[in-house]
Amino acid sequence: MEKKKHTIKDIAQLAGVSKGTVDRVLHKRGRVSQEAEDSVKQVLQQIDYQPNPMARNLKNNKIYRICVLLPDPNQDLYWIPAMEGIKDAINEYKPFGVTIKEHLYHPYDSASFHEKCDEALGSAPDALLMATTNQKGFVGLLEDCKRKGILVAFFNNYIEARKNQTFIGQDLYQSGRIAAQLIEKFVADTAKVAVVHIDKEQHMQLKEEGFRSFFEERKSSNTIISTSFDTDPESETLREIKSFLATHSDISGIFITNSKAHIFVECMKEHRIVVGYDLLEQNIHLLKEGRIDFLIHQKPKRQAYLGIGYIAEHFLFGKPISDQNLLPIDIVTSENVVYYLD
Amino acid sequence: MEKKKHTIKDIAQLAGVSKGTVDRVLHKRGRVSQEAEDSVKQVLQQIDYQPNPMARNLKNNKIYRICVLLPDPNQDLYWIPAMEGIKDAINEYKPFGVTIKEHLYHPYDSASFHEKCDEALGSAPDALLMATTNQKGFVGLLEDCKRKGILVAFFNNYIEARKNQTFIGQDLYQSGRIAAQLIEKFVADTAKVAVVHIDKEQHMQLKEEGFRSFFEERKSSNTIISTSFDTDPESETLREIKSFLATHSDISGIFITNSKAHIFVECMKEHRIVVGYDLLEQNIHLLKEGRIDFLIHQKPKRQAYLGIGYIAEHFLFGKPISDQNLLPIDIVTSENVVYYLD
DNA sequence: ATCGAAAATGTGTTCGAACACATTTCTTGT
DNA sequence: ACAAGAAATGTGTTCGAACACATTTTCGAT
Repeated sequence: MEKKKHTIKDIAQLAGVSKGTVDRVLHKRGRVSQEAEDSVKQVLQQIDYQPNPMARNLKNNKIYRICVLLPDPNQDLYWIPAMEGIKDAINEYKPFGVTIKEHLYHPYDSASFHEKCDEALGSAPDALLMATTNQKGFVGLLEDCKRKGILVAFFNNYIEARKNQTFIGQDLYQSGRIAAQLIEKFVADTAKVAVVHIDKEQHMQLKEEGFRSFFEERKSSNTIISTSFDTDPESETLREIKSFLATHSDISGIFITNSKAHIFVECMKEHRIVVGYDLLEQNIHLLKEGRIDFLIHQKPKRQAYLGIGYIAEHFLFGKPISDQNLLPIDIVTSENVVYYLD
Repeated sequence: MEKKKHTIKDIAQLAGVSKGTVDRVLHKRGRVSQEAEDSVKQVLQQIDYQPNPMARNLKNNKIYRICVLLPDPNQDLYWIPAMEGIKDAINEYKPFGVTIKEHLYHPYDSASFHEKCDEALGSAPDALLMATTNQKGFVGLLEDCKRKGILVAFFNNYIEARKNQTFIGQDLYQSGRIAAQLIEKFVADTAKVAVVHIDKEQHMQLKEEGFRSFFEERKSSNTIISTSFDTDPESETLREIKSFLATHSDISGIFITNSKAHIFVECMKEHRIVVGYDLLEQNIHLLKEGRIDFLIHQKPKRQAYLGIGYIAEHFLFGKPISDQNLLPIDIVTSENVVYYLD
C-alpha cells in the first residue's frame, strides 16, 4: 500500500535493461552502450534513487577496525570521561560490525606513547582516533597514517586537520573570550583580574590570548595579570598560591585555564569571581558551594563519542566527514550542571 | 583475518542444529525440543550474539511512516527552527525507508488544528511527533493514538509522558532558576528585579516559579515583581512597557519568560541585566549589541530533530525509547552564540 | 559468409535475519 | 505393529546492492 522505495531492479525495468547494466551505469564501470546508458540515466533523473544503505552494507560485510590512542585514564583522571564516551560508542556500533581497540599510553612517558603508536598502527586499522597531545613524534605518526591511508580523527585540543583527517573539539581562543565576558560582567570597571595557569601546557596560551582580546576590544580599564603554578611533587604549590593571593588581595576575577581550578580555589578564603574548565568532581563540588562561579565545559566524553561516531557512520553509511567539528562552548553553573553530567 | 561477527548460521553449527531451530529459540516460537533449546541457549551464553541490524532491517523491508503535527512556521516564525530540524531528519532517515509527512495547522485556529489531527491520524502512521500546545482536544488525541498503537513523541514544552510516549525538551522550572542565578550574580544584594511575561502562556508560570525559588532559597533581600504585557494589535504594547519602565526605574535585572525579550528591550533606554529565551534573529542582534546579556537556548531545532531520530532509530534498530529526554539548558552570550546557531 | 575477439548485456550468488514451507521424527490409539 | 497426527527439525526464499560470471550481440578481418 505504501509506495516502497525504488530499487535497482525497478530502474532496470523502467529503463528496459537488466540490473547488471544499471549497476554498471551507477558505478561507472563502463561496458555499457551509449543507448543503454542514456535510458538508465533518464530514469535516474526522473526518480531520485538512493541506494538502500542496509543492503549495501550487508553485502559489504566488512569489519571496520578503529584504534583509539589515549593517555591511560588510570594515570590521568582527566581522560575518564573520554573513555566513557568511547565505551558508549563501542556499544552503539558493535552490532554494525565496528570493532574498537584502545591503546592506552602513559601520559608522561614518551616511550610508552611510541610503543602504543606502533601497536596501533601495526594492526593496520581502518581509522585512528586520538587525543591531541604534544608528544614528540606526533607529526611522524600522522604522516605514517596518511601513507597507509588510515583515516585520522583528533579530539581534545585544537589542531588543524588536513586531508583524510577530522577534528572534534572547541575553539580555545573563543573559550578564553567567553571567560573574559563572564568576568567582565561581574567586576567593577577598574577591577584587577588574573589569568592563572596551573601546570602550563601549550593550549592555555590560546585561552589567555582570547581572554585578553576581549578586554582589549572593550577598551576597558581593567588590569589583567597572569601567573603560573606547578604541582610538581617537589614544589610547594599551595604555599605559593596562598602567597600570591596575599600579595594580590585586590584581584576580583580569576580565570583558571584548565581543569585544575579546584586546586587554586581551595586556597582562596574570600569569594572572587572564578571561571574554570571541566566538570571534574572537585570542580563541581566547588561550583555547587558557590566558590566557583562558572565552568566551561569541554565535553571530552562527547568529543570522543562523536569521534568514533563520525568515523563509523562514514564507513557504514558513507556519510561525509568534515575536517572540523567545533562543539558549542557550554557555560555551566551550579543550576544547569546536572544536564551536562554523563 | 578478522574475527567476523557471529551469525545465526554459526550458532546453528556450534549447537549442532539447523538455523531454523536457532531462529525458533531466539524468537521463542516454540516447537523446539528441550534438548535442542538447551544446546542453543548454551551457545548463546558463550558467545554474545547480537543480530545484524542491517540484515534484520533489510528483511523487514517496512516503510515507517511518521506524521509531524506542528503550527505552521509561516504563521508563527517561532517554529521555523523546528521545521528545519525536521527537514534535516527527513534527509537523514529517508534512505532507511522512513517517510515523514508534515501537518501544519494554524497556530490560533482550533478548527485547523483538529482538521490536521484527523488528517494525520487518518493516514494511520506508525508514529506521531508533535509540538506540545494547549490546544483543546489534545488529550483526546493522545487517547486516540494510544488506542491505535501509534507511538507519540512530544517536544517543546514539558508534558508528562506516559506509556508509548516520549518527551524531548527542557525543564522549564529549572531554566527559571538559571535565569535567577545569572541575574543574582550581577545585581546588588538589595536590588529590585522583574519577571516580565509577554503574551502570557501557561509554561511561563513554571519559569517564574523557578525564578522565585532561587531567590527564596538564597534568602536574598531582593525584591521581585512580575508583570505581563500583551501584543494584541489593539493594545498599545510599547507605550505600556515604557510607562512600566518609567515608574520602575529602580529595577536592575529583568527576566523575560519567552522569546519576546526583543520587544521589551527595544523600549529600554539605559542598560539593565536582561535574561531572555531563544535565539531569534532580533534577540541575537540585541545580544551582540550588549542590550541583552543572556539568552537561554531551548533548542527547538534539535528537539524536533531528536524527536524524529529517536522514533526512527527505535523502529529501525530497535533502540529503546525513553519517556523523558531533558536537554541541557544552554546559557548563550554574544561570545558563544555562533556555536548554537543552526 | 564465417570465425574470433571484443563489447554489451543478462544471470546468479552472496551477505544475515526472518519466515514460509518441506521433511523427518516421535507419539498415540487401534 | 502401523497409520495418523503432532511435534521437531531442516530447507529454501526473500529483502537490495554488489560483483563474479555466463551469455548474447556486434563488428572487423579473412
